Amino acid sequence: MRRVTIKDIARMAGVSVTTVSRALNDAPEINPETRERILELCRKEGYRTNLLARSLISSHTNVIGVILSDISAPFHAALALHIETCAAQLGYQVMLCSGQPGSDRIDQLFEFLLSQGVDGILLASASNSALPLLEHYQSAVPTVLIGAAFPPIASSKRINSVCTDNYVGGQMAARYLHGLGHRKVAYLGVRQGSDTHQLRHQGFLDAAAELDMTVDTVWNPANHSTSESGYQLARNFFLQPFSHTAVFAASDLMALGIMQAADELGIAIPDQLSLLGFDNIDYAALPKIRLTTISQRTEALAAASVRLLTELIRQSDGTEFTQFLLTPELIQRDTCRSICAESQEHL
Amino acid sequence: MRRVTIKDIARMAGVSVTTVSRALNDAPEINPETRERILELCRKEGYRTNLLARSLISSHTNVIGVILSDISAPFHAALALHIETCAAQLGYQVMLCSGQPGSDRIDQLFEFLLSQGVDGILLASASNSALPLLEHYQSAVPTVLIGAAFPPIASSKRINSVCTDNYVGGQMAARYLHGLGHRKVAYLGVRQGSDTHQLRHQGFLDAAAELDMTVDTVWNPANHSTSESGYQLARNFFLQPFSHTAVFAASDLMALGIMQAADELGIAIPDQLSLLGFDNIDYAALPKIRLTTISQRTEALAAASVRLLTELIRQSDGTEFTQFLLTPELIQRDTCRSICAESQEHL
DNA sequence: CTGAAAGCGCTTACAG
DNA sequence: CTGAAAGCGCTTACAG
Repeated sequence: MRRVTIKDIARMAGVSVTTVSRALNDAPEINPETRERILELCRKEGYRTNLLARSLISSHTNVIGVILSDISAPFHAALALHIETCAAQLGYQVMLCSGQPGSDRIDQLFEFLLSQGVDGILLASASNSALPLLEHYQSAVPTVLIGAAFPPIASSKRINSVCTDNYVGGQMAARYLHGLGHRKVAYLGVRQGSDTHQLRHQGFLDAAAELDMTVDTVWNPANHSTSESGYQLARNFFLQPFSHTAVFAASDLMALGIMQAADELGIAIPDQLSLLGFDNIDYAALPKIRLTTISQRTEALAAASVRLLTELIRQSDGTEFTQFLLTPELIQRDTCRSICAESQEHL
Repeated sequence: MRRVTIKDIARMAGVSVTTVSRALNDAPEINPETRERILELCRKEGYRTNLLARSLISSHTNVIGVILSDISAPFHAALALHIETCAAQLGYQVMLCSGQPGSDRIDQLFEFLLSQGVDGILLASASNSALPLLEHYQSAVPTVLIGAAFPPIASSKRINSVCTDNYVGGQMAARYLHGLGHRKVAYLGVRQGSDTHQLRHQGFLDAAAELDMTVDTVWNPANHSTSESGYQLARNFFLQPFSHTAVFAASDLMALGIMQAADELGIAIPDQLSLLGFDNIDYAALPKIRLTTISQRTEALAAASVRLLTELIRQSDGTEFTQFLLTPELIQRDTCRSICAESQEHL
């Protein structure tokens, strides 16, 4: 059960390990016949290169580490999936690590991945606590943040990132609801600890202010956005009298919880209340759910981040930083409706 | 940007690399003071063990490879998630690889993982083409199949596996529908190429025969089960006149497609037609979907497979094989209804 | 308690 | 075209 090594092959073939190595890496300086003979032998003996040994010398592994602050979030899961696919196409393998929802052992994951010798790291986290970590580790290994959350323009942070333009996303949401005739809306589930949420919120508020649309914000005290927390928040909200005609959810997952609460309390969506989400997770497209939402374009996000990371790996001078902003996209489905005749024309 | 090595630390501390190594691995034979001094130095210099080098010697990596035949299937994604969590708890890191839906390069993934020196491999695949691969590779590395599909009793295969008892699951489905008063049901989406499906189907048929329930099977000619294929199959089925009172879907994903087709054609579920799924993917629990289904108990599956694999890694004599069968569980939600008064009492 | 040496499986100048 | 040797960063007998 011991693995056959280059040394074994060399002995069997009656050549040096150097020669075997050359055959395996099809180096030019080798007799084609001996190469064939060796290769044949390797096949026959089931030889398999020990990538650990090779990496020890070449000091690259062709694996990229992916850290997800919480893989149980569907948005993250989808991201992971697409990252895997993109990376594979570029010849990289993915080593996936996930934190526990809400926990903060991300630095440990960095340490592990670094010890493992990964060529680069992709970090997906909506938490603003990720930033200092990133600044710390990017001197040790090429790193890119996905879904970066800090205000890109105001920021002096020197970080590579790929993210949805959350501010613009917030604006789109406000304008869309306003276009449908809504003048008083509630914004459910914004989290203090999330830069992503802050930006989205600010964009929404700014656009709403311009349009004279009233918005009431209900904050989410929890430190992550689940459908459960959306459900709780919505229940409390719906149980008080309210005159809002639309709800903007901080995320699709929360929107799902909001739908459930509405269902239970007999509030018809969209007839009595319009609901707009953010993310466009897979769930949102399901029959019967059909959530209107702002899409994060997960696939594009994944592709861009993998591409950026591999570029950094190839020629990281560690001096240039690129921040890639992806404009989100409105996906119209069945949970928002127009509440005035004139606004119909806006569509 | 060069990493600091054990050699650097040794030089700085004025000791040998042996001593540094001992400090790092807190070996007993070392002066506590020098150990502290060295450890402090390591911290200060940002030393990080090169796990590749260590693995080269110890010949284990503490990483387990996970091969998913198709990570875009929600059941697989959920599995991956739980595997990650369980593995982390047992001190293992996960290296995730996914095939492209329908493609067959699983052997390449095995080769890669083996080259990478993983300590063990978890393979999740419903395809019966996985079996020969498994038999081939398990001599090289501990391997366990998740969701094994072959008839466990009839099988002479010597393979480690953890899977849902699909035959029993099929029986449960038939009995449940019969208990609700259904006497003529359709079974939509069974795939020829999937042992899993075959077993489920057989269990369903056997139990139905015992109960004098008629079942018509509609095969799925595609080689994977998506909601899209469920949709197509269902449309064709619904467009012909039919007198069945219930549909059993080969999987939840297909059930989703069936729901959509029913929706479009104005067939009310469960009022006109009951629908039962299999898997209990996350989607199934969503408000408005609320699919009644047979649960695969993903978490238990993941936990059992990781536990089995780590045991094999620890003491693999390669002579014992364990097949772990998990009984599925009926999850009653809103898509099945009783169609006779007396059957109500059965619930 | 400490260190010199060999070695894990490979690659890569260097010399022939 | 081929091989001996050094070395990647670590660990582990073995000798002191």
